[in-house]
Amino acid sequence: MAIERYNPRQAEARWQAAWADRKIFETKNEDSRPKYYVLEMFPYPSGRIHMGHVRNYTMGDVMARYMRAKGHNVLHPMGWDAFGLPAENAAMQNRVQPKSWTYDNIAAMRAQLKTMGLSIDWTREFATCDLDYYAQQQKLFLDLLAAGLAYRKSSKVNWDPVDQTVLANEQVIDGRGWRSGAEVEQRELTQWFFRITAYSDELLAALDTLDRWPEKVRTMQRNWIGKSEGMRIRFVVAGKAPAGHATIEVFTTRHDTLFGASFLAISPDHPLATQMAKNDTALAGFIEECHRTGTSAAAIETAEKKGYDTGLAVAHPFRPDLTLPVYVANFVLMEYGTGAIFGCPAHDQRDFDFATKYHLPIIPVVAPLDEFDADGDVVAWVEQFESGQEPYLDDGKLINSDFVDGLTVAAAKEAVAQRLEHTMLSGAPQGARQTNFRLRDWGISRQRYWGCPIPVIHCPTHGVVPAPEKDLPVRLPEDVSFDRPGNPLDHHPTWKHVPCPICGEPARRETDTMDTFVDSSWYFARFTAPHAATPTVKSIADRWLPVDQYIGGIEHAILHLLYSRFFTRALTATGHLGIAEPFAGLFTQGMVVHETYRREDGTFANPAEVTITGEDGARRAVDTATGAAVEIGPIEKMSKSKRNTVDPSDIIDTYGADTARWFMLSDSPPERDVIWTEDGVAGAHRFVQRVWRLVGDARELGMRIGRPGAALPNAMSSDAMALRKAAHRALAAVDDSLRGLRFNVSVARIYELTNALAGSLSALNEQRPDAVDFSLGAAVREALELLVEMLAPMMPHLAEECWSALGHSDLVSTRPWPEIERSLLVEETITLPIQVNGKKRGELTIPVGASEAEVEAAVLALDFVQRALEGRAPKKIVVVPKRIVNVVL
RNA sequence: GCGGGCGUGGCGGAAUUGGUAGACGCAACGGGCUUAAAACCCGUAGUUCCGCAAGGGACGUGUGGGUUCGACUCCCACCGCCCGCACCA
Repeated sequence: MAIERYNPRQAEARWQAAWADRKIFETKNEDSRPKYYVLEMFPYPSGRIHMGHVRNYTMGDVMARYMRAKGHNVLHPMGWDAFGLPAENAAMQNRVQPKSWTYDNIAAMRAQLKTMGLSIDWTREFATCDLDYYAQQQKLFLDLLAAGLAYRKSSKVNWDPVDQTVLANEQVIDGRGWRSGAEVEQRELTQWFFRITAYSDELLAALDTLDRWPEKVRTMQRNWIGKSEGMRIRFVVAGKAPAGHATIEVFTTRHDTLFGASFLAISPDHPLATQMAKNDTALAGFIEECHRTGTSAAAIETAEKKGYDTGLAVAHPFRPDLTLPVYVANFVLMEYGTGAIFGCPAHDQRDFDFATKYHLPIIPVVAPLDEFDADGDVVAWVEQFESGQEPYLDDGKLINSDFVDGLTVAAAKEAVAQRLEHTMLSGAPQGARQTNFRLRDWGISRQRYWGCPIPVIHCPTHGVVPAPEKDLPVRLPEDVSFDRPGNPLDHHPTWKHVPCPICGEPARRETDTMDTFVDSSWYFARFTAPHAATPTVKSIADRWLPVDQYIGGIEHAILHLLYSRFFTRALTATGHLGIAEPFAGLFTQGMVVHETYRREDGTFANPAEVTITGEDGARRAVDTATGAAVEIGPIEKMSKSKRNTVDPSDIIDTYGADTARWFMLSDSPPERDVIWTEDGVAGAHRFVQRVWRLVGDARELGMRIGRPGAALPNAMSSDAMALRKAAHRALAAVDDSLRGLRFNVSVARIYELTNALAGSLSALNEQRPDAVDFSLGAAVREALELLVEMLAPMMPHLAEECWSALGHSDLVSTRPWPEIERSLLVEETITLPIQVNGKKRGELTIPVGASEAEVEAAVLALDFVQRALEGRAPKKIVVVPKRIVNVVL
């Protein structure tokens, strides 16, 4: 009997201890090697790790281990995104304090993560709810406040009347609070904001520099920032204007179509509408109705364009004889532009719908270029347009437009802009060019307990006063109760009552805490000096940042990744950092998905409760406990609600961490979803055992494979050379694919090498004792060692166990990446596919150095080529060196 | 509606970026080992046609066209799926 089965449970614990004892994953800031900072998005401490974490942290760990082997000083830290509402919910439900609930969860998850064998520098670990972390964050807040990047303003928010808290937009589902189920109200509240819009242009422009980010994420951010260049135009109200509203300002990007304007529309929330509604109950009713219509996607999709004619009219800027009616319209948003538009029905779908409903003129002013006849007439097209049912939205030339007739859309925009800029209206130009952004300032106030307190004090006399440096940090009180809804900080009997730092009179602490996205907007910088007495140590942070490879889910494409880009700039503006972008490389991993199982009563069954049978060809599932048939449903993201989750700890207990890691890396490209299957995991485990068996078999061969570290013999047999070539070719391919995070390709190349190695091993084994090819033995040892070294980033425990079994006393985790012997990648002969008329008809093996003429001659001499030629000369022979030959008849 | 992406065997996927399509894995089938099973090992396999066989032919990367000696790859049109945003003026 050769060797025992590999026991991952025992081996993994042993190697994890060996790494920890030698502190090999602890990273020094001072190091002459090139730096490499790899970071996975840190987890929320929910209490258990899930398969998504396993996939995420495996990928990051492979990169960390690989880059370490490639000679880099690697920073690979881990922390906890630990503030947030779930801890408060747990406090309410289970009567545990958020703090102990959170730290217990962190302890449990840390223990789970450690069983994965991640090469993390645990000395840098922190949680965002650590006093030490949020104290630093309070300093940052005060610096941003001083720099004008944090400010207070009144704004509308989603208010949950049951939980008595503000909800983020994402936490409002179909108009109801996600937790309480109560209908969410819009409330006007004074809130803290970060001035992210100060960087709108920069955040947009710099996206072009992020060439190692997925195009998709950059596009999403571009759309989110939503830059549009247009004009702000003032329209003069004709006749008697309401007080303070002698003009109405609109924003447009289509000022070229100004001659096609047939109405103005203002938002129901426009100050003019509010003012007029005071004396107009019908208008007030209309505005009320607009507010009732939901703002959900579905509601908007189906909502009819509705307007209320205010009776006001405005003068057309270029045609004083013409006035346009002013409507309040339900489709105009107060939050964008000026909250007012001019309607050009001929060239805008909404305006067209609106004009059709209210019988307003529809004047075409842009016609398609190819509809103009030789004399410049477009009569035919205009007739066709006027009888049609839809607006014309494409490019073209201007018609019916006075001084811009005949100009292209772009030229007309310029001409109109200049004319408006030079038309003076009560001392100011009638129009001004303006760039508008969709991006709004970031509201960070949360009426919640478990977050970073905003370090300011409200004094009746002095207003907002920053908490003095000497009083920092503002600590979260621990004697809070959750027995009634609302913000426990606000309910606390004493916490908020403090004297004003300026006058000493009674004042009130800010009881709002910061959005937890603030916590995650700078944690990557804190990891570079996690114990510093300042938020960052600029010289150290600037050396490590930007993060070379950031890995996480696509769900953070906008929020976290945009906030972090802003925060990095804000920290640079306040002297804490000296960089613009936090993440040079971003990789968005796919999800882990699994089949769903549904019982007859409609409830979902967990994979562990189901037995799969496949007797008559079709896969079927039965409930293991009851034997009842279970329907196999669609493959979906692992989730508690569908119950299609697999617990990583179960997998690690059964098969070991390496099997879980290997399965995560095999088959599916990392950016796509991976389907978790029992068969797949079993297959991955089979490979773990196969490698172990190969090492065992090799050991059995004793002297045939030589000693560790022995030099290769000078004379190599052809079998030995073939194996060496296969090994070094695999090494080159794995090197390439790992660098590009194409782990599934690395895995395939490793399988190929394993197959080749197994063949050589059994050949060597079968050789008679008096006819042993020792050069093959040496090549087997070399290939096996290379295999183990290639496996090390992906299956580190197995690699250590094999490395040791092969007679080495050092750790494979501390070894440099093996050198590729380039000479082995070059072939002396090459087999070229030979095509006749573009179809492959055979092959030709020929020395690599053969000239084109020699290749041609050899090809023409081939049987099947001769037959195809039937005595004729070929029309052409295409020889692509080292690739292919095509004989064209 | 706008934007991004994808479409290759029974399944996941690979293809040196315009040069032998289907590597590698999973599932399947055949064989070996075994009293038996598991484990393990060896082998087969895109579809189809001709042939007893050795072999050989045709078709084949969502569909239709184009460029090219040559197209999964480039261009045009269409079909289908996924994701994001969305009354943004």
